[in-house]
Amino acid sequence: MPELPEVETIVRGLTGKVVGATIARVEVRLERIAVAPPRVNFAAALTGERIVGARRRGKYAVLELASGSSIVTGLRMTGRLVVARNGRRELPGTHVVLHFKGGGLLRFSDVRTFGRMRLVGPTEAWDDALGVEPLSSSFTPEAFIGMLSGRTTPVKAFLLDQRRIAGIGNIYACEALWEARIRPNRPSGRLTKPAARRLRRAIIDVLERAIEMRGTSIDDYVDADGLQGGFQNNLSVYGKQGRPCPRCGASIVRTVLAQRGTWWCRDCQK
DNA sequence: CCGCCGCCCTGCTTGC
DNA sequence: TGCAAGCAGGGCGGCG
Repeated sequence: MPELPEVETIVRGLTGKVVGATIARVEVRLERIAVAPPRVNFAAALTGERIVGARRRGKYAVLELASGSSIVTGLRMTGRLVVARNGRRELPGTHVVLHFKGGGLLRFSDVRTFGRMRLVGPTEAWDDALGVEPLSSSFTPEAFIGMLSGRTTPVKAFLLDQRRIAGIGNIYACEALWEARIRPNRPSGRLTKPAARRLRRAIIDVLERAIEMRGTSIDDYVDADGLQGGFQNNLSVYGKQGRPCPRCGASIVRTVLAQRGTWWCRDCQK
């Protein structure tokens, strides 16, 4: 499931491969995947557009177009954005294909069809509801402590809430809480200041290390070249029920919190 | 504003 | 062995 490090890796790949390309033709095979503003046709509006930039916001990959519009792709659980040459074998569940002048193409595939490719106009405030970027200078200890204060929601649910911090999903929420030695169900507002500082540090560290390893490939994630990441070999708790905690040796448990599987160590996460 | 819940969807796992 | 039910999960809309 692509979270911040996976989308960052995809976007870095796209930067070298599709920025500068002109869209010659657009194939939309499953209409509900390709979303456009009212009375705008996704395929027609994109035909002839040139891609001038690629960036990430939260878990979204943004392709900036010469006209000022953008293509915002949310990958959700199983979405993939892969660049290929014409004729190369397709991933299963390919729903949208951007064909470029000169023969290259960008495929969006998603077996569960939760993901969306959205055409967004130049002034459309599509990311207003997204919170702070955890790897930006705005994510200060003071800002984080302020965001947590007064909240009763379990700290793990807080980390998953994209309106607060943008980009953290289930894997990195579990990993960051383990690294900061904090129980996932602790009420957010009841973290001590040192605990909040540890958690902020852990969030930044785990995201940066995962980016360095080009993301976590457990089920479906691949980068813009179709290649797997490497951080699945560096996970401490995610998916590890019954295995020893790398810090204290106690058995990792799996519980359910905020409707999500949650892996943690009962002994050293307080 | 806040928090909670059900829904979307399909492939894999589980259980009889 | 075969089949159906159950489960997984990010984001969003509805509800209290």
